[in-house]
Amino acid sequence: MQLFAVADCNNFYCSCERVFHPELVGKPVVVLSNNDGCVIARSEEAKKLGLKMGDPFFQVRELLERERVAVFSSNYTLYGSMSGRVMSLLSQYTPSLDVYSIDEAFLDLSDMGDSSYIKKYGETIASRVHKATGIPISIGIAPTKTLAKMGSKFAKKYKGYHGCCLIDNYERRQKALRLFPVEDVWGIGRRIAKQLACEGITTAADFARQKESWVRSRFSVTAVRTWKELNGESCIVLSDTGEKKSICTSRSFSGQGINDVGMLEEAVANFAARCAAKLRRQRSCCQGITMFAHTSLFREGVPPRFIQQSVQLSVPTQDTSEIITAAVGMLRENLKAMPEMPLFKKAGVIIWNITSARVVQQDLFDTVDRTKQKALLEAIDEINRHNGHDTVRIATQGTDIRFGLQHEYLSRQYTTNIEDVLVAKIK
DNA sequence: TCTGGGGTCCTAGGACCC
DNA sequence: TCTGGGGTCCTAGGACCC
Repeated sequence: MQLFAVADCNNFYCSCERVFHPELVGKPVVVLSNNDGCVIARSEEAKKLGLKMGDPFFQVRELLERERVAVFSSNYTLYGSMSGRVMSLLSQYTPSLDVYSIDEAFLDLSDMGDSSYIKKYGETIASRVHKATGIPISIGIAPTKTLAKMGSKFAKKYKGYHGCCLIDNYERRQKALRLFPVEDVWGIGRRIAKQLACEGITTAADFARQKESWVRSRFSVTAVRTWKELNGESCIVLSDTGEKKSICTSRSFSGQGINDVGMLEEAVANFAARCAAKLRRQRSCCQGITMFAHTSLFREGVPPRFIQQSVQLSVPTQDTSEIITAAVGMLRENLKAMPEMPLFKKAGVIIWNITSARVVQQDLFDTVDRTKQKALLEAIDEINRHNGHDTVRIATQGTDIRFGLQHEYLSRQYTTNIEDVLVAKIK
């Protein structure tokens, strides 16, 4: 029997922080986004205080202090490393692991045994991961990924499941569908949920009961797939090759923002360089480059201003300087066309049209010596790998990162920096 | 004063072709 | 008044995900 499990880390970022602050278990914890801008992760206790995903920090600051909530800036180095530990453990329990996000993965558990065995198997995985990494996880197991996601939410909500909820027959499925709000279904977002609510469809069961033709006529094929999955027909295939089809590097600027041309150019150059590095890490080239920047989206009475431009190169590239030149060139062009320099709050670079570096279509009129360039890039990557990124960089990137992030509540790099490794004392 | 970052897929409409 | 028919490809924007 075809069976999928989804393993979902509970409140992942908060859980990572708690691993190194065990005294915070059972206490409210939140993790903030870049620049300590807004709340992006909450422990169960923090959710109970009414804190919402995306709440601006400055708006909830008082509440956080009053309720003595532990606050952390996001520490992606730590979370990435903890994620690696969890995924490596999970991979031991399945012939095929599909890593879906930093805190979530699908496991193929087809033809591994009967219901009671599978249920125990899931519980074993959950307890092993918790014990070995300190990260609590919830597991859902079902014949489709959408139903498995439902299961993992039940497993998280009800302690009695021991970390694993199995939905593998008609009765269990019907019961689960009836208890599950349709807006929480994987694939049903705010917009579709609102339309469904107007029709009186509020539970997953209500939605699953509709005719396929009705779903198709109202929504897109994506919604039909979700509908089929809820009815037990597996049709969502994840093609996790690890190779991205587009790569984006963007940041909001702390404080007021940036209205200095040089600083903005430097920022965009750094975003471009970061994109190029990510691109080379997955051994790809790109042909499309987009640069964008905009002012604050939240200033009362001041309409935001956007600049955005894309270019397609004649030859796919993975060269930092080429991508920087394109991105910064577009930025300059756009700024020149503006009557005055506004206060930019965010900027970014996106690269797309990504292909494998092994099969690059050459341009007959290309003027660049690409063999030489490749050797240079490899040397730079090698130096940066050993000495920290940006040890060697393009001049446009500047000598320091002046638009540096604000992260007042940053925890340490417990698992990736020898200086920060915890020391155990024996009494 | 202060509001994240990084992805995927689908669709509609325009440009272009014969 | 009346203006073909059929196709492909590309792009921007929307919706969704974590």
